[in-house]
Amino acid sequence: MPRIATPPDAADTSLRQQVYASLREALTSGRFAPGQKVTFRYVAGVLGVSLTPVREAMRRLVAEGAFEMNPNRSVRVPLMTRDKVLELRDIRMELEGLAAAKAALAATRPQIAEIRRAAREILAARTRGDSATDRQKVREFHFAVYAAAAQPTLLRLIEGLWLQTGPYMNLLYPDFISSPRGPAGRQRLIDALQAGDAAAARREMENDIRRALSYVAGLADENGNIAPAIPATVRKRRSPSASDAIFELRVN
Amino acid sequence: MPRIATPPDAADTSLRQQVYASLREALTSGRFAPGQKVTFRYVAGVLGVSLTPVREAMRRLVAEGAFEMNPNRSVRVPLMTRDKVLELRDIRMELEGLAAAKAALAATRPQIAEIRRAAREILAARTRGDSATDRQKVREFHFAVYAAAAQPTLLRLIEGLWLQTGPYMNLLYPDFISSPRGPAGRQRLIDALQAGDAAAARREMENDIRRALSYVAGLADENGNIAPAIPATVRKRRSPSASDAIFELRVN
DNA sequence: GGCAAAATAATGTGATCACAAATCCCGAGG
DNA sequence: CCTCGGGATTTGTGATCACATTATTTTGCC
Repeated sequence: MPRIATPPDAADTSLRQQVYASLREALTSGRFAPGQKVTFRYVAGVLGVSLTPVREAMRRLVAEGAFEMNPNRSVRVPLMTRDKVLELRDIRMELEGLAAAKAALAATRPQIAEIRRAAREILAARTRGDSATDRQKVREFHFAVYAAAAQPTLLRLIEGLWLQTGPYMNLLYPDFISSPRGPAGRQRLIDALQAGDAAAARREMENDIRRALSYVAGLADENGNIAPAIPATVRKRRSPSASDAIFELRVN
Repeated sequence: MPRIATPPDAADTSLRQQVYASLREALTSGRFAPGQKVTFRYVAGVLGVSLTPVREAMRRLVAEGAFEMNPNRSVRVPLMTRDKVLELRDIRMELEGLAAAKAALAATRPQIAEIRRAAREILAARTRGDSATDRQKVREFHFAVYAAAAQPTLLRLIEGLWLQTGPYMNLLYPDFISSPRGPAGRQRLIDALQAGDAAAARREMENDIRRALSYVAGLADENGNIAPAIPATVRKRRSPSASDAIFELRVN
């Protein structure tokens, strides 16, 4: 019987992994402008490393769809469109619905407690109006459910999808999350997990994703483009420190 | 600057892309033994290139799950287990079922003709007992359907999943494919696509995948391991600077 | 002044090197 | 025979260099 709930490669101290983590963090927090060209040497300069680990990290992100490569072999941040959001919505409904169904059959009691805790912390952050913590806890809630499914390949796929939709989930604040249906749906999801009702868990997860991403799709302009919510603080640094990489937000 | 014999893939002529294609082909045709350690220098030597493109190609395959990386940073061909087959089965049912449903709504007349042609060629190869062509045409049939769905992200995900299950689909021959349910199911799928019946198309696709991968899961030994069907042919390595992608099948 | 061509800079790609960690090998000791 | 230790070898990692291609700027001509 193989161990399933294996933690991610946390022991990987390679520069490549650190660059990957830095870029991933910068992408999900929206510190790159959509369509922005990101060169290897720029990233290497900001992070103070050579091209080698940067190339490998960025190629992985290209493979995951977080970056895209032009035919003229330059790497860019993908533009988000209504069609792409709708495609990602349908894929995520399938996969995260499947994960919720599996979780209903496999979740242990401490795992359910962890999920419940995350749900409480979402509400706490939300009543405080702390949208940053809110978003973080929403992520923890979802991935606590997916971890309970104990399906490593499925988890990896879902992480890749979140990487693509990540910068745009800020758009749900503050309007969308004021709807009371979110908390109620999470409660019904927890109930379904506890009852082992796979169909109900899947339904609740699918509804949650459908509502959120349909809302984001509705924010597209007349050309179908969607701009991410840009954090107000855009800083510029030249520090060669890989641990706290801050990427300048350049406009083309 | 050595040339590598690769199928005409895309406009990307980089060595990295050629190495990627070679390794991918070797993996799907089962020329690597499960659990086999694959070193960068070995691949570089066989293909006659330096480490740089090999590293990038292999890292991409690791990201896609076609290779796996040990904590001691060596790259291996993943072992297939019953649990993993069942997980991949459920994921593929979701995603390829979704693609079939989308295809039912979006397929054009020439695309349906292409799908129908592939189905005919499967039957032709099967009556000849040509299992190699059979497998190739099954792949063409499926991906003709997925292409008709016109969902680029979904297509990329499905390709990644086929890369992981690929070496084990040989196990369906010759016993499993003798079942007459395959051709009948494909015909019903085509009918559903033509009628624009998304639910029926999804159902047929899901049934096809469920049957095939459940059969493969049933081939696991008492430890849950599944060995791929090894092609009887290739086992010989040519010169150290071979100009095409023939990988020796090493046993550890 | 406008614009195309040449010159220059920027950038991705692939090879090579140095180095540390992991692995392998082989013999001593039981 | 087997186990264990230590040196030799293998292997992944990161940096650096050379080069071709693409992008940008400057120049020269009308």
